[in-house]
This record gives sequence, structure tokens and C-alpha cells, in this order.
Amino acid sequence: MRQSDKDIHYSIAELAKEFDITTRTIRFYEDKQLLKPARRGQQRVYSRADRTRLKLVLRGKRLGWPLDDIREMIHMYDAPGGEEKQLRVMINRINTSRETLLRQQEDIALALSEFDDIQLRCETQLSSLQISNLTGT
Amino acid sequence: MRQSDKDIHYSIAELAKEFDITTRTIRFYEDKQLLKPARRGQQRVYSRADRTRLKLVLRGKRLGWPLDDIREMIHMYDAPGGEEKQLRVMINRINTSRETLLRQQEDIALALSEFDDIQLRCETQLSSLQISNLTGT
DNA sequence: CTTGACGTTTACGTTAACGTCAACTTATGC
DNA sequence: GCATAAGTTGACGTTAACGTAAACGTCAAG
Repeated sequence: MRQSDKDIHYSIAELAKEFDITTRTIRFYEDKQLLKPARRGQQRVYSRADRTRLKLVLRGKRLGWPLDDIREMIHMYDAPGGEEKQLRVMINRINTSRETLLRQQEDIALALSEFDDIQLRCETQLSSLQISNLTGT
Repeated sequence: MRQSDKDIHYSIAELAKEFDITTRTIRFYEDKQLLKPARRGQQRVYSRADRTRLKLVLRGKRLGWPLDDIREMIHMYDAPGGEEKQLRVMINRINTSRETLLRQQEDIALALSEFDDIQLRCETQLSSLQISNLTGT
């Protein structure tokens, strides 16, 4: 790990382009404490780590989490220490979040199998339409 | 299937209680075309099927879908027929939705394994705190 | 040196998904 | 038969997550 890892950085426009979001969105996330890029004078400079955090944010979004929850997650992720009480609170949060995710997994499995059903019915319909065409109905 | 299935029905308050949502929410969903309960005079009467639809809506919500998308889904679910073009459109929609779900599955898997990491770090921290206590640090 | 391309802050606008009255009608228990 | 609990339709309020526009700084290229 020399320059290759440490010195890589991105402009706000680069990140926006890469993840197909607007610069407004990125600044908004910063306003909501989800990102804390460095500054070169006035301008924002994003490190490798900032980029990773942004990816985490977007993943949270895909899972339907509110930004406040996402911020909690991220802060948990980079806060390994603390007092005993704090740590126990954190473990509890993780466990309830885990339950939510497991629930989502079930929901996805159900939705997927229903999609299979619907698609099958659609294709059955389609082939019956084909036959109608052939027999000239 | 006699009375047992056909004649079961629910009041708006019953459904609200069962799913832990407000009656306002249920009426809102109706306004958004997600539900179409029967009426006995002025009052809404929910059938078994209505209840199932509501469950579908709530599942969609847990997966983070917007209500408009959920409505699409539901309508696909109970519209098995149509013209060829319509059917093909529907199959396409199913496939893109499926991709979204698969993406979500990946995201969940990643999040779960990261939760494992964090929890492990928390527990390590905790046990090291225990030792500090014993040795009187 | 000025013209874009890119960046900044500030502030108001917008949409989704309900919450919260208000004002009124309908059922139900006693 | 009358209180009271439950239901109905507006209508306005609220919060989250940005969009959009104004007004301005900066820096490299022609």
C-alpha cells in the first residue's frame, strides 16, 4: 500500500457519474452526516474510503432503509470501541437489524416464486394465442 | 369451500389491528388503488382476498417498493390474460423486477456478513473489557 | 482576459406516504 | 332511546429525500 491506495481520490462529479446519481444527492448525504469528504480549499475531495461509504449508503437505499438508519449503520461500522453499555446496545441493534434482513429474505423468496407463477401463466396464455393464430380463430 | 372461506370478512379496524397499521393507512391505500373493498352501505367490508392483497402491499413495503410499483405488481398478479403485446410487456416487467430482487438478495447477504464482522468485534471488545475489570485496570 | 466547465452555498419547490383534525353519519350496548 | 364507539369524507399538516434555480468563486484554455 503506497500511493496506489492512499492517494487515490475523486471529485464529486466523478462519483456522481460512477454511481449514476446527482451531485446534489452527494452533497445532501454529506449534509445528513453520511459522508465527510476532505476539502482542498473549498472543494470536496473524496478518498477511497469515502467512495466505499457511498457504496454502503446506496446499498442501504436499495434495501429500502431511511437515510437516518443508514447513518446509524455506517457509524456502527467504523466505531468498534466504546463502553460496555454502548457495546451491548450496538449488539442489540445489530440483532434487530439482522431480523429485518432475514424477514426481507423471506419476502424476496416469496415474491420470486410468485413471479415464477405469473410468468408461467403469461407464457401459457401466449402459447394458447399462438395456437389460435395457427388454427385461425 | 363453503361459508368458511367465502363469508369471512373484516372491518377496517380489525385489519388495522392485525397488521399494526392505522385505518388512515388502509383508506390511503384504497385511494391509491391498492385495495377495493366491498361496501355495506357506506362502510367498507374486507374479504379474505382483500386481506391477502393488503398483506402483499405490506410485503412490498418491507422490500422498500414505492406504492405505485406495488400497485403494478398487484395488478399483474390478478391479470393473467391480455393481448400478446401486453403479455410480453408484463413478462419484461417481471424480469426486471426479478433482477431487482436478486440484487437485493446480494445486498442482504453482504449486509449480514458485515453484521457478523461488527458483532464479532463488539464481543471481542467486551471480553477484553471483562479482563480489564478482573485485573483491575 | 474572458469564457466555459466545474464547484460552492443558500433557499425554496416537490413528491410520497401518511398523520391529524373537524364535522358528520351509522351501529351497538345497556 | 341515548350515549358512545366505530366509520366516513374532506382538508390541511408533516417528514424524507431530493430537484431546481440563483448567485457566486476558481481555474485552465484560447
